[in-house]
Amino acid sequence: MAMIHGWSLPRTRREEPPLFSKSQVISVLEQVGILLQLVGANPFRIRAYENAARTLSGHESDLWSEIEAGTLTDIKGVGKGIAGLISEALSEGTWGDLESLYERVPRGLIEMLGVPGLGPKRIKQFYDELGIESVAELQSAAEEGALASLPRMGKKMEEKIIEGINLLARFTGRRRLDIGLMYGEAFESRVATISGVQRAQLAGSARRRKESIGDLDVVAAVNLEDAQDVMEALISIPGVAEVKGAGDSKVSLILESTLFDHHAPSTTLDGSVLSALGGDAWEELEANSTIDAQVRLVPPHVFAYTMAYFTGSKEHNVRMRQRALDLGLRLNEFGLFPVDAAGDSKGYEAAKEHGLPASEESDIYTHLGMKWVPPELREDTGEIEAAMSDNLPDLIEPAQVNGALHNHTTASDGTATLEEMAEAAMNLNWQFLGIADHSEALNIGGRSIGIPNEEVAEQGEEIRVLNEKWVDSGVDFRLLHGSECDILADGKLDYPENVRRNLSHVVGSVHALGSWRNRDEIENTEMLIRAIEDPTFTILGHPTGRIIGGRDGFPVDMHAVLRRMGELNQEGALKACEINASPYRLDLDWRLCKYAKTQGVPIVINPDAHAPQGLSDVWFGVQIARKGWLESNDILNCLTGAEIEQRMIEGRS
DNA sequence: GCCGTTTTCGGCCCGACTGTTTTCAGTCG
Repeated sequence: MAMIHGWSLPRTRREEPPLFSKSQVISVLEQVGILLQLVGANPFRIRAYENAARTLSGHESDLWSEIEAGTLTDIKGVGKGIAGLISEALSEGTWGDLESLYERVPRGLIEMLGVPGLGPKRIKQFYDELGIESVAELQSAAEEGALASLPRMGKKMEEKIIEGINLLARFTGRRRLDIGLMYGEAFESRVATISGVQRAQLAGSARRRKESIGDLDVVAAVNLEDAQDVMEALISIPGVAEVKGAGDSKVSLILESTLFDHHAPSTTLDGSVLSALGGDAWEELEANSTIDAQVRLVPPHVFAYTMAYFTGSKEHNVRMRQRALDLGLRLNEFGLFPVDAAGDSKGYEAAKEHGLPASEESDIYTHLGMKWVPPELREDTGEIEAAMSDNLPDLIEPAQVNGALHNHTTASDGTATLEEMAEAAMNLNWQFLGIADHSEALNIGGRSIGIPNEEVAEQGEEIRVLNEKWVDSGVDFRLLHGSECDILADGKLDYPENVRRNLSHVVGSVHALGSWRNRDEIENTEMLIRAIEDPTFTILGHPTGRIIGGRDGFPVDMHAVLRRMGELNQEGALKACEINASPYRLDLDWRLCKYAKTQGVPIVINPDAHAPQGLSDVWFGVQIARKGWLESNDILNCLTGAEIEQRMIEGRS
């Protein structure tokens, strides 16, 4: 999903077509989907815009060449209407009659969508009947009791809305993957130990390893006669701050950090991440953080079906049900059964009478003529087709990692020495560790934290001495002397060329985001490609500079960047792209990994560690690589120490 | 708005929960 920027139609900054970038088009389509909900449009029309936006964001080819070739409507989900709109926008700079749609919807209505329990229908109702245009107006109307008299409204709904507004103020959006998993795994094990629970497992976007988690889903296998007791035990788990709702089979909770016996150790962060998050406030925010969780109680024999249902993304599940229908079967969270046999019975009843057995998820996929799909892939980005034709990738495992190439020491803004970082890497059974301290140009908070030109060689000498020592004592480990070189605004790399030439590898990263974020996507793309074309450049570090839950990255056509890297690799260079494994970044985005692979761009999973314990962040990078369909031979970390040294030398010659 | 060897109309995934109702609409995932 592309980030949504301002709530207005973009204006072009260009003279010549294409007047808009693909991400601008996607952002408009997403916004139109939401605006249409608020004006009460046909739900299928709404979905058409959502689908088109989603398809395009996973679609690599260039929109303008598709328009010129007249092949836009070949893209599934893009028909005459949306193709015409895109074509008009890119060539004329106008957006058809969308201007009037944008004018019809006050911006406050969009904000109101964030209130839990409040959807487009009621927001429209409040706006039409009472003229409510903002969350603030909604709050006072609810407190005055003005909402209760409307059709299908009452005292309870009013209270729920007031509560929802308070909730909105308390939580802003989603949690990072690391926080979500910390909560999720702690909660899962608490649920699993409740007497009467036979099996409990985390599902949802946490199991799919999305970069951020909205809420947690846990499925618990419980016999009917134990359900009542289990439900009571559930809501009295320490760490449950609030019970939002409870039925026979489902309970919605809010968890708080008292769930943990002890807090997870905090790692030392890159200063640029801290400044992006706005100083110290984030620490307090996280200490007081909460997360929503749902638990579903199901009979043990349908557990696999419920796990599959609550793990798949919405889009994956739609495709799974369609696949079932193609075979004359109906799929729901309780089972898989023939459409005919079910007749009018629904839900659990139908599955109970006629359901096909499945003790594990793989049985379900087998019934549908498919291979079992790893949870990370269940996003409808080709896994359905791959599972039907036995073409699923053999995904990378954390244990296959032998090292990483982008890490810091006390020479720049790290907290540990070369020896301490090396020792931590050896404790992980790694064979190599790349050091890439910041270059001279990097300023954070007005002071330079990088290594000055004239001191780079000193670090190289220290590394040479250490490597010699390991060779002499027969230890299969080496440090690689690289640098995290700033990519300057004009696309040049920091440091004189002779300094860069003496390094094993150059991780080129953009840090001074100001000029990049205020610049056109096309210009940014040109500048980034200029940097990559430098013969000393090896690895693109945190490609877009995004901070999850902090800020968007700068606008850039990553498909074009990866394409260019692939071309250079064809010519014998080594241009690799980083997955920055810090849970704050996870950048390259998983949605682009498969494309990098098809273009022949190797991936490096880099912890960007600023302290020894930071190295273990590689695990998160592996999760993202898996989500991006990558196998061990797509990833430089899986080379041996000797092999990585060799690859670095070959790539520079 | 998109889609289609049962094509140019009539479909478009499915169920739980809640609060409002006495059969259902809205929201959520």
